[in-house]
Amino acid sequence: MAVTLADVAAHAQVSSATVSRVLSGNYPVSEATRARVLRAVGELDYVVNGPASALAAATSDLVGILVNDIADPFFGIMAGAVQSEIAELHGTGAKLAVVCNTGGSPERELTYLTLLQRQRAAAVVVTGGAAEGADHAAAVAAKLGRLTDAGTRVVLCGRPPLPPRGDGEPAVTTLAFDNRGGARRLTEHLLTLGHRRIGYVTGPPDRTTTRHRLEGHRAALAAAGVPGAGAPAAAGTSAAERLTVHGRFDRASGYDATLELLRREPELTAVVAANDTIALGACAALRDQGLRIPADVSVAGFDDLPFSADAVPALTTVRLPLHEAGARAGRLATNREPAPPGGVATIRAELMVRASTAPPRDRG
Amino acid sequence: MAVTLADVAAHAQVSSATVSRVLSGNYPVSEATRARVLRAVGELDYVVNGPASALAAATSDLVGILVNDIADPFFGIMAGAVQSEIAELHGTGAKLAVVCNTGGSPERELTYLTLLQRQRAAAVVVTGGAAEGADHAAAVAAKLGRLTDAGTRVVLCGRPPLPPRGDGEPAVTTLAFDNRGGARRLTEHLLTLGHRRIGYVTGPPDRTTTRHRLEGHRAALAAAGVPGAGAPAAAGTSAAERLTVHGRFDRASGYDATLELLRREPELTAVVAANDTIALGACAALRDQGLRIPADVSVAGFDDLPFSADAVPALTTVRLPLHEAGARAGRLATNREPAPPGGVATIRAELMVRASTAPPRDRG
DNA sequence: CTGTTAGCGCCTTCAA
DNA sequence: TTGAAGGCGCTAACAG
Repeated sequence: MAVTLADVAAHAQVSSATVSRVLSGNYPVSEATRARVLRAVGELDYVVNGPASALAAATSDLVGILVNDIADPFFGIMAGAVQSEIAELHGTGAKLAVVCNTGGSPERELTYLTLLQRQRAAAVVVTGGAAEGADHAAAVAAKLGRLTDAGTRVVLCGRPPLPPRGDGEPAVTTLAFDNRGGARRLTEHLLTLGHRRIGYVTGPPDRTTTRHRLEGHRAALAAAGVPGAGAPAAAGTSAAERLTVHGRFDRASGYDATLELLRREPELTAVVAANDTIALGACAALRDQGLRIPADVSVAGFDDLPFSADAVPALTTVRLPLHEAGARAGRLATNREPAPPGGVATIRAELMVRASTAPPRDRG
Repeated sequence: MAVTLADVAAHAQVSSATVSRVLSGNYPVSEATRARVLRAVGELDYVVNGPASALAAATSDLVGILVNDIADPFFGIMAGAVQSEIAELHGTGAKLAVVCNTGGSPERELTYLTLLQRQRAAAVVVTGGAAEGADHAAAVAAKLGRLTDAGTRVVLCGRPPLPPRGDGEPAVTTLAFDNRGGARRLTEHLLTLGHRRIGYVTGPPDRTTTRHRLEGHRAALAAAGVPGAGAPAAAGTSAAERLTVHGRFDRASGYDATLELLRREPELTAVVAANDTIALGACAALRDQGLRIPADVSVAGFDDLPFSADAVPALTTVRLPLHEAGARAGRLATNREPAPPGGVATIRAELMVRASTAPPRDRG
């Protein structure tokens, strides 16, 4: 069928071992034979059989990148950075960096992890927040543990660290985002401007990203003594709970949730969204209700995606260095950068104050 | 090291052949042994060795999806659709659909294709326009031909068909976008509104998408007898050429190009962008120049990405059914849908008239 | 520096 | 219905 190593060897009149050596370039070969082999490779248009080589060498050049939503630039930016960092490895170490779209589904995440394990992937980079169900979290942690045991490098990027395993060793390298801190500073900014009736529009409740950002938001509220802003866990309908609406991490959801928020609290002076995409939906909803931003209602997002600076008005948000984080994850995954102490590094989130936030119209 | 088929076989007290048969499910096995094997698999936490199985079976379950820019929703939407369509295949046919980011670089495109060929990928879906250099086009066509020869299914999605090969058989299945037709209808819309001084902001000159959309635009201009709107190939600086600015397919480029356009022709009444992202940049530039949309200048885009309907004002654009096209490509790649007659289907582009276009203020 | 020789783990005839 | 055995194409000792 296809051209094999043996064909090349015959054509170049050397042994297949020699061909293998010039191709992998990890062993001395005389310049003359080397040239002869390369010419044979060219003439026969030979392409290595990846599976065979992976089997024999017990390693593969596949690197998997898991994302929750490939159509979302938040993930696209990170994945692109990981991939280009890995593609940098020219020549011998050519890796196939490959992104897998889980759609945010825990099952598919596990499925992809298994598929990658089956391929004996060299590394796996898991991006974005995790689903929180105890069972699923445990299943993922177990799967990642098995991957590392099998020699696959695992890097978490934008996801909280795994619980430590029994055997001391940090299970996987983690680049965690400071979602709590960023969210807290953002809400503090609004508080400082004088806002007190602040709505919060966020994604699915059972995601780490949702929870951490919400915790930061409420921590700021509580610290400022905003009435009723109790602990999230408190039962009943505290003011904070009444002003929090969950949905999906997309624009449509942000739109609807903002309308709901307005229904619950017409006197709202600010809306904090759990990400920029939701914030855009919130802006659209407010505008459709005849409210001006920020004159009537301030709006803030999170992530600082490229479009946020271009929105009208430009969106106040929290900047996450997605590209840098992805690139670093890529280097970590390919062993070109030492793991941070303890295996975990926290990526700082930076407040970006722009035009969509201003002091409230009426002091409450 | 890892658990192997043989381990499972020993544990279940059957031959490894039997285990293999149970796992691939393509051969009769008694219910009793089947259960025993499955239990052993579970107890040992066995995961198939992909490379070994690919080597022995001479097929792999990898499906590659090539995109030009993973951070661009245009590609994200298509890739996501392809991937979810392929992930549908549960159970035995579990495929690993995987996206590769070429960054629009011809070299990286070729590199990824080779990497996928090396993995003996089951299928490859190539999305988006192609780079046009004759040498590169030939290299890609040759590579795709070799892939199909090796049994890899190749589907082009949103890319013009390959030139027919000598041997009759349509080389690869193609889902082409009607970029020319869509662009033409869009410009006709502007013409109908009364615009005559229409600027065009587009991407890199050496891309099929750029060229086809530009051709459609100019065809409309020429048909309407707009002065100077000659053939694109015409030498010198026709009016059409003077009002066309090339850049990248991103917002920043759209911003800069629009400023340049305004410099060249302050009396502009409309800006047509080669895609929605560029259009957003154009809007920002116009706004920054104190021009209102559409009162002073109309703006139109292409693709109808999700954000376009939300822009202020909502963007007039040309809708491409990206999700549907991606899903269909996924089905084609997995042989779950017959190829269109002749191997090529053209995907219709639909004009979406929204708020960003209106009659020009002064009749020219 | 180069050739020889075992496997890597699985699939797949061929027998039983 | 099940087992035995050869080989897929390549790599990695081990000799020479």
